[in-house]
Amino acid sequence: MEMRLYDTLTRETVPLFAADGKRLRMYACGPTVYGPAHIGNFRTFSLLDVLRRTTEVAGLNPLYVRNITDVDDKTIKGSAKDGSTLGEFTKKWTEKFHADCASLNLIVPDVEPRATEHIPEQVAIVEKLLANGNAYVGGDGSVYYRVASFCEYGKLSHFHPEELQTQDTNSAGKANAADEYERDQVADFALWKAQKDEDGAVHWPGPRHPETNLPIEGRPGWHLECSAMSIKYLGESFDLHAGGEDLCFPHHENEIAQSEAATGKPFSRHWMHCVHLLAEGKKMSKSLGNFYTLADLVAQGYDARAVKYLLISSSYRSQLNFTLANLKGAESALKKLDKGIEALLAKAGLSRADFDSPVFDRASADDALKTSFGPALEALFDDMNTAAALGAMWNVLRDEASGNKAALAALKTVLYALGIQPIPSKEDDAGADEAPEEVKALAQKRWEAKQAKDWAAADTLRKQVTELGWTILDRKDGWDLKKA
RNA sequence: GGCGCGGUCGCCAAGUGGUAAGGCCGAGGUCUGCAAAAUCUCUAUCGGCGGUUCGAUUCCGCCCCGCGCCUCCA
Repeated sequence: MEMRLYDTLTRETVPLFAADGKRLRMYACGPTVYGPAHIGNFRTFSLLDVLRRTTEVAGLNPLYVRNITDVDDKTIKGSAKDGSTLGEFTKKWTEKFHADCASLNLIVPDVEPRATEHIPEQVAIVEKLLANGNAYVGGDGSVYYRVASFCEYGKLSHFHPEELQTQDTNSAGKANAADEYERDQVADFALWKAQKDEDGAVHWPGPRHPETNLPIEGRPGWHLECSAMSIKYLGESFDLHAGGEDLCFPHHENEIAQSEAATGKPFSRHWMHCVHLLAEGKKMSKSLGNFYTLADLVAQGYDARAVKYLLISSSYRSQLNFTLANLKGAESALKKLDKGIEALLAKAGLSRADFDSPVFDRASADDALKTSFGPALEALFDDMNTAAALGAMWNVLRDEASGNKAALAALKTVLYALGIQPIPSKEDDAGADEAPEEVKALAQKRWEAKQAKDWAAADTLRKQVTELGWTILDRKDGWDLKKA
């Protein structure tokens, strides 16, 4: 079954396919590593992970490249403030990012290129653009892209360059024309930024100045790296380019302009953008107190798996409002999912270990579509509708008919596509050992009182345990303790 | 001002030209001394007003409200 996806460029939902018939070449804009990524960033990365996984299930054999932006104003400022080198600073935050990705069960991209490791590739593009007349050296010595030289500028975001020019303030209330004297037109953007004092040790020999033929010392502009790295690993034309909706303009628009002007070929064929997350109904900001990182949430006792579930629980094309109440809801849902899986396994005469082991394969898309979980997969293939997929999964999760090996293999496929890890059963570690001896003694005494049917004493003891911050959970043959 | 998205049960969220999936929460029942768990049942006519239609939540128009982007931003 073919997979379809909305394309920002044409504003139509069209089939996804690998132009070379072999691998779906996809590029995603990764994080700028200047601090901890927040859950809004991770909504996009989680969704892109679902895309990567779903295309795999659909047989498109994805080649997934996601970059790390490790040089820009923020990383330079951050490292200066830290008193560390740019490399040390970005390494720290890259590692943190990777750890977060791992807790969210995101598949590591096939290639994860860094901007600073691809300076020559970037310089080469700038020199080509200078030679082609698409770029010029501005008043401040930086190299700018001449937007007017690219007649298709605006085709992705559907903006008209003239309108950008006539507008005198942006959403932040700042004058867009502030440093216009350095550029021919306001819409022109920096390809290569000439070295400045505040850049410190961060500079490289850049493109050769058209007049002096000497390299311009400096650093790459923001948009350039993605063009250079996507082209390097995926070719001058590739299948799919994705990112957060805010990147549509100017980032992606600029990538198209510089890449197509430099290569003379169409850049990415298909563009996909993930709509942003709101937190508590508003855009996340530290001053509003609705700014969350994964670490914040985990520190508050929430499960990263629940965060992941919540982040993908609405369609990538609609806004998601993140609230702590909904996160709790996601935890409940996941608990129910685990129990539902256990029940189906029991019906099929399989154990949890069977399900978790690699021996129990996922079903192929074709086979999965024939089972009761087929609709869940179909929803993913239809413009990656994660919300509908989850709904379809819930619809059949408790059906007797889903308790067979073929259906369970299909369920495993669906969970794989969504990147939801089924939790292995942990019957063996009963959690009672963490309680203090004092609490355990009380719980034991209560159990004995209960056996003696001395309800008054049992209730008093339960109360004491509760006051110590623990809850007694009875089993048929004993008790467990849970932190209240 | 330009471009775009959305308003569906308390919360989150699918969806369709023929009378609205699912998750969470809540309520009630069953079951266990109590507690928890489990399990069952229950809860919407789709922002407003017009239009098209045999029939609209779904198509069109207008209005109201919210949100995003317009060169820091996943």
